Parts: sequence; structure tokens; C-alpha cells
Amino acid sequence: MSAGDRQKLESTTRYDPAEVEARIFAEWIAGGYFHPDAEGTPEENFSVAIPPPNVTGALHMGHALNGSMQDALVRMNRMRGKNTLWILGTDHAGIATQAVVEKELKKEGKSRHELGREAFVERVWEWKAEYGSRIVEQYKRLGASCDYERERFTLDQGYVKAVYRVFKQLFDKGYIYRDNYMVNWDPGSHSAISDLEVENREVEDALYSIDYPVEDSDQVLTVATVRPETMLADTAVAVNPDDERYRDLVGKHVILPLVGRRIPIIADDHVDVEFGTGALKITPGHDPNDFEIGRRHKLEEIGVIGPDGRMTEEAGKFAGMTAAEAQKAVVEALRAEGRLRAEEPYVHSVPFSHRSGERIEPLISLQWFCRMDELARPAIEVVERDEVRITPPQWKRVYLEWMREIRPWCISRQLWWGHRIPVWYCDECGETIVAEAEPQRCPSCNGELRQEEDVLDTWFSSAIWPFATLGWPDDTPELRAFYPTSFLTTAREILFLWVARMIMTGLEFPGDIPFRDVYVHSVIQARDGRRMSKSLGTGIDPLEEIDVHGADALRFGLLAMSSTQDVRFSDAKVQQGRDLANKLWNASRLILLNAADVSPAPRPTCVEDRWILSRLERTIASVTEKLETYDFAHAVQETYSFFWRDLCDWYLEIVKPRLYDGEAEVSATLLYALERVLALLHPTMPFVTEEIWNYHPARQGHLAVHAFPVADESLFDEAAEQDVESGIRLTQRLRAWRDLAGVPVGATLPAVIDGVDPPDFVARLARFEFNGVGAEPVASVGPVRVLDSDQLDADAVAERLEKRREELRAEVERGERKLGNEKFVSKAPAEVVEEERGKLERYRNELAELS
RNA sequence: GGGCGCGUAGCUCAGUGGGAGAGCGCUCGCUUCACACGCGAGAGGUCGCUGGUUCGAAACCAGCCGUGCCCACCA
Repeated sequence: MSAGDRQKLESTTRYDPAEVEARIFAEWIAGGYFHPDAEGTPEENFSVAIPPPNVTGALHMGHALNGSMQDALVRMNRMRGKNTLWILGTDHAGIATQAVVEKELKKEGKSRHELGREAFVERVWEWKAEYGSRIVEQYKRLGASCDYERERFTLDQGYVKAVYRVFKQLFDKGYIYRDNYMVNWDPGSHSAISDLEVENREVEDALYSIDYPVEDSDQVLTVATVRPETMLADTAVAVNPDDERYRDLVGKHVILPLVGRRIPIIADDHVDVEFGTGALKITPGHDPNDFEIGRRHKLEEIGVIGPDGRMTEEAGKFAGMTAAEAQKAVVEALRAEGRLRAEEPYVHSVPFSHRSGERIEPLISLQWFCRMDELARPAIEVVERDEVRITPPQWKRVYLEWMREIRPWCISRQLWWGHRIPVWYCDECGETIVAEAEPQRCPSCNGELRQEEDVLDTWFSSAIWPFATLGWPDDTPELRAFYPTSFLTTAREILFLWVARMIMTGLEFPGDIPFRDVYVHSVIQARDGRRMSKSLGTGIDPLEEIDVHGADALRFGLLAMSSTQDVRFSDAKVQQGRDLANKLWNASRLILLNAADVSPAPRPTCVEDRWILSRLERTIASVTEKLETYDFAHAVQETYSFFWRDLCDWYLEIVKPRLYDGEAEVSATLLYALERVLALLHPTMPFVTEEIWNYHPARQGHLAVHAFPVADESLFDEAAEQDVESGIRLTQRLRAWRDLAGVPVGATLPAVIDGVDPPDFVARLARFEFNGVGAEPVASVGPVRVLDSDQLDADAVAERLEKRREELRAEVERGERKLGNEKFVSKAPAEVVEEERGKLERYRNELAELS
């Protein structure tokens, strides 16, 4: 070690992540470790596609957890020598990004319509160039070992080519079509949105009962509705065909109040006899159910609410009002005509836009759809056959059930920012052309063409992420080397929005699954158990955590708190990670500053050496297995426990004298253990381990590309583990005895051993002298007979003795009761019974000695 | 309406059939020559409730209570 390094180690008693992280990260990048050559096959390589964050986004806890998990596996596989690629990129996020830029414009007093489409889109690109890389920089702060040289964007040139190819092929297969259909209209973003972008919320509305007079009769048919304003668009009233009350009315007509329209009374199974009066007003233009019923009965579809959320000309005197204003006015008008029979409070669930937060207005509009049933079929099969494995397994069923019920996907959006749908219309001959590249003139009549105004749903482009990022549709070296990818980690909320669609497109286009494993991770909630959300003010900023505690601390903390169930964010776990980083630093200082100049190798000379090596190798085996099965929480906590408890608390304390003596054997063993612990921990805590590695005498190159340890089973040593662990337990009992017997901390107590000598370290760590002579024994702790001395307080010793007797009596009683149970003795497995007998025997003997 | 999950120490969570665990917090004692982001020793749980299965249940089964999430077209 150089004098400078030695001085740095000696003087730095605390690990300071802020001083280390940026420097180390720059070294990794300079080394090119994260930028693999496109060589080898997907089977032998390791690749992961990052769930692309929104360009508008900032790193939140979900990204940080997901990133920590991916990086752990990516780094582990890179260290194993695999050609490893972590694909990075961002999503153009249509609605979100357009909203951000529109907001900016608004501050300048402008609207996108004033700018016009081209200028607006240009403006969004400018915004993207300036702010769009923020989240990528934040991933670097986390230490994520993505390939920053292959960064992709869902709207970059090659990606658009892939999207258009997919659109064209799906269109040619007849899966994509254009139709007038009921959609979820989001008045906030002025666009249709898909079913998956809708969230239902409980809302208290009023339920109105309205009398519809039956034509040529004194009868009325009373219907119930929460949206009286839509009655203006009613085109039928429906009753259940089995409903005796209305059997005679089916086929007759009612006269729609306020409007005067004559509309039929029809019979449809959808109507629930029990609900309200059993008569349902049918508004095919403004209600998804009524739309379906309307299509079944070929009813007229009238729209009285426009895309702006206001009443249209069809609404007559209500035209121009907002839907809410119209509701009041319609209710008033009905009341004035004596048609309003009842009004009562009513709680029900109502769709809201996940994007804008506004209440969805179901409208019929001309949109592009994609049929999903054919695409879903093979995507169901690969999951059924576990070719794509979903972990934890309960999500497999959730996926399959959703896929089996899949419905057409509304893929068009009335936005400007996104992939403009590759369809051109000829106004002269009415031709519609779908093409991957813009056609110059109409191929039929040579007329002028105009392109479809709508853009595609953002998720349409995300769906092809794993292969579009690798250069598909071209046959690129990247695609050949890294597709299919190895695994995907995700939050369950995008299982349908994203994961399912990637499986479908992967099978349809490159013709193979996009990844072999899907790991659905838990959700980190706010400290109080609420959802972490910006709008609720419950978010915790991962970057602040990194600033304060370091990236390793946050990574450790997130992995340690992650689980199969949702968990609350735990500051304590992040601190545990910070403490671990500090402990690693300091234990390493102890070893590195005192070890003799030897090569790291297991060189056991005594039982405690064999013990720590055995524990080390077992930990490597166990932690590796847990990482491979996505059990991150147990993986990091087990590493923590081995390092802190076994290595630091016990082994280092035991071998300090040998280490200070510069003994070659213990130095070699310690350097070996340190090297392996650093490598084992590097995937989860990359910065501190890399920094310490700088000072390790075996260092050749960066730890990021050092071999990941493989457990050496020849070092497993059951006997050594038992000996040392019983020595540890004896040490702990002796210390406890001293403490309770009021012995001064620094005092060494005389004692003798009755029986087999414990390992040597026991006497030193417990501060006993086992060759005591002369005095009388006053207490027994295991095989240790504590001799009388002036360090002892007789009363405290007697009290301690009595306490132990009580414990033993309770134990003996418990054992006797259990073994006295004849059914236990006859039915329990023999080894369990034997164990109980052994324990009882030991307790009885010790009690006898103390009496 | 259907589905999934959770209820274990003051807090956050592990623990799937043989004597209740971790981290934090708390108490007592330590400036012991790696680390006070440290060391040693402790206190603290009828494992939501009620029944059942079993020699044995925190764990398996049933019901109940509480709580969270997902899906769903009942106006």
C-alpha cells in the first residue's frame, strides 16, 4: 500500500459517500463496463430493458426500488463474466409531456392552437432537449449500471420506424380498424383514453326518478338515473323480458318529456328487475351499457354532450351549457312539468381520468382500435407453460384472467405529441392509405393526401420496447445478441398496461418472448401507510436520501424493506444501510492497515478460522440463491448479519491479537474474506465496496468487473461451526453472568473448567482466567466454575444463582410435561423426542449442580 | 359484485407444523489502540377473535372482526 493510501485509511474514520460516489461512477463509465459489444447469444448473455421512465419525470421511490433490484442482478451477472446489457431510455409520455409544455405556454399567455401543430411539437422537442435527461442523470446517482451510450427514446428516428412497421402489419392483418364507438372521453386532456387509464372512484350523486308517459295511455313508466341531462339523448326505455309488470308495455312507446320524442319500450336481459322501478332509460350516445344495448336493438345514437363537455345543438334550449349546468336545468324543467317523481342521495363508482383527474364523459367518437384476442392467445400460452415465469406466482393468475377477457384497445389519442398515426386520406377519391413512410400522392387518383390527425397511445410504443430499442425491425447485432432479454422487474400497476402488451408484441413481431422472468415487486408506501404521491404531498425524494445517507444506504434500505407485500418506507432500514457502509469501511481499515503483505487465500490454522470460512462460504451460497430468486430483502439482511455479527463482532475480535502480530495465516484469511464479502455485496452496495477495493492488495481492475464469488463447498465445516458457536454462546452467558453479578467491566475473574475446554477465545472475550487456584467455586456457568474473589459481590452472586435456578426449574418442568405426554412420545418423530430427552437431561444436571 | 393480500415486541417488518425473531426505539454499563453511524448486557409479544385438525398450531382448515389493493356495464 502506498504511503498516501495508508495515510488516507488511517485518517478517515467515517465513510463519506458524498466524497466517493461521483468519482467512482466516472471511473466505471470511463472503463466502458456498462457498454458491452453486441456479441454472443441471448442464452449466454444477460440483458434487461429498463421500464422507460417518462421524460417529464423525476426519480421517485418506485424507480429507485426497481432500479436497485435490476442493478443488483445486472451487476451480479456482469461480474460473472456475462456479456451484460442494461437497456436505458425514456418514454415520450404523450399526455403528460404535452400537458407540461402546454402549461409553460399558458404562462406566456399562449395556447398550442395559436402556435399550430408543427410549432408546438417543435417546442416540445426543445423542452425535451433541455429537461428530458434529468431522470437519466438521477439514475446515475443511484449507481445504475445502464448502458448510457445506447440510450433510446420512444420517438427517436429508429423507434418511429418500428412503431410504423407494427401499425402497418397489425392493420394489414385486420387487427387495427377505425370505428365509431363508445370511448372514455377525458375532457381534461381532450382525448379518448383507454380502459386501463380510467380509475373508478366512489362518488355521492343524486338518483332521480323520472316519469315517462306511455303513448296513448294514462300510464307512466318511471325510470331512475344519476344523469338526468342525458335523457335528452334517450332513444328507448328498456325492461327485463321476464318482468311481469311491464310485459304488456313492450313494443309500445313513451313520449320523452321535455323533448317530445316518441321512443320504443324494448326488452333486454341487461335490465335488473330489482333495481329502481325495473325500467331503464337507454342513452346509447352517453352510456357504455346503453351503447351496447342500443347496438343490439339497432337504436338511434344521439349525442347531446360534445367533446368540450358542453351540451350540443341536439340539446335544444340546453345547448351551450356544461353538463353540470344542464343537469340542474333539466331537473328544474322536469320538476316544473311534474315529471320528477323522486330525488335521493346515491353513492356509486364513477370513472375518472387517471391522467387529468377529470370525470370521464362516455362519448361515441371515431377512433382507431386494435383487436387483442388473436394477439392474446399465444401470450396466454407462454405464461400458462411458464415460458414466461411470473413471480410471485399469484400474479400469473391475475395476468391470465385479464388476458382471457381482453377487449379491443382504443389506440388513438387526440393529441399532438406522439407518434402520428401512419394513415393518409385522399379527399378526392376517398382512399385510405396505411404506410410505413409518408406517400407523396394518392396511388389511386394522384390526389393530395392529408395525414390522420390523431397520435397513438403512448403504451402502443412502449409495448415494443424490448426489441425496438435493440434496432428491430432491422436485423441488428444487438437484437441477435440480447433478445429475448433475461428478466423484467415491474410494479403490478403496469402488468396489463405494459407487461402483457410486450409479451403480445414480442411474440407477434420478433417472434419470441420478450423476457423469461417477470418479477412483480412490492409498492413502497409513505411512512404513514398512504400512497406515495406528489399530489398528496406524501412522496419521499430518493435523491434527498442519497444526498444525506448515500446511494448504497438507500439501495440497501429499499431492498431490505422490500417484500412480497406492500411496505411502508422505513428510514431505519436506510440508516441500517448507511451504518453497514460505515462498518464495512472501518472493518476494512482494521484489516487492510494491519494485515501482513500476503496474498488473499484461506489459510485456516485453528477452529475459528475454519468457522469463519465455513460461514463465509455458506453465506455466499445462500445469498446468491436468494438474489437469483428475487428474494432481495433476505439476501441483503443475511449478508448484513454475516458481516456484522459473525465477521466483525466475533471473528475480528477473536483474531485481533494475531492480526496485530502480523501473522501471515490470519492476514491471508482475512484478506480472502474481505475480497469475497466486497464482491458479494457489490451488486447491492456498489460504491462503498468499489471504494474499499481500491485499497485491497489483490486489486487488479475494478470490482465492477471482478469475479462474483462462487461458494467453495470444500470449506464448509459443520464441526467447526458447532464448536465456535457453542464457544460464542458460552462467552455470552459468562458476560451476562458478570453483568448481573455486578462485576466491574475491566475485572478478570478466576475460574476453572470442569470438562472439555472451550475454544481459547472464550476466556479472553469474557475476561476470565481459567487457571484459577485456591478459592472456592461460587457459581457455575456451563463448564465454567467461577471462583470466589474480591471482585465479586456475594449478594449479587446469590441473586444471580437463584435466578438461574428458577429458569432451570421452569425448563425441567416443561420438559417433563412434554415427555410425560404419552401421545407425544409415541407419535412425534423419534429425533424430536430424543432431542427433548437430551435437553431435559442437561437441565436436570445443571440444576443438580447448583443445588 | 368478484379476486388477491394483510392483522406477530412501542414502530416498521421477517417467520408455512416441534421451545417467538430482526432493524429501529427503550433501560443499564462502557471515550476497550477499526468503527459512538460504535461495543457489552437487558427489558419488552395469551402471534386480531372464536372454533376445528394434530401428540404438538403464529403457521393448516372454517367462521367472524378490522384493514389495504386489483378487477367489474347494474341505471
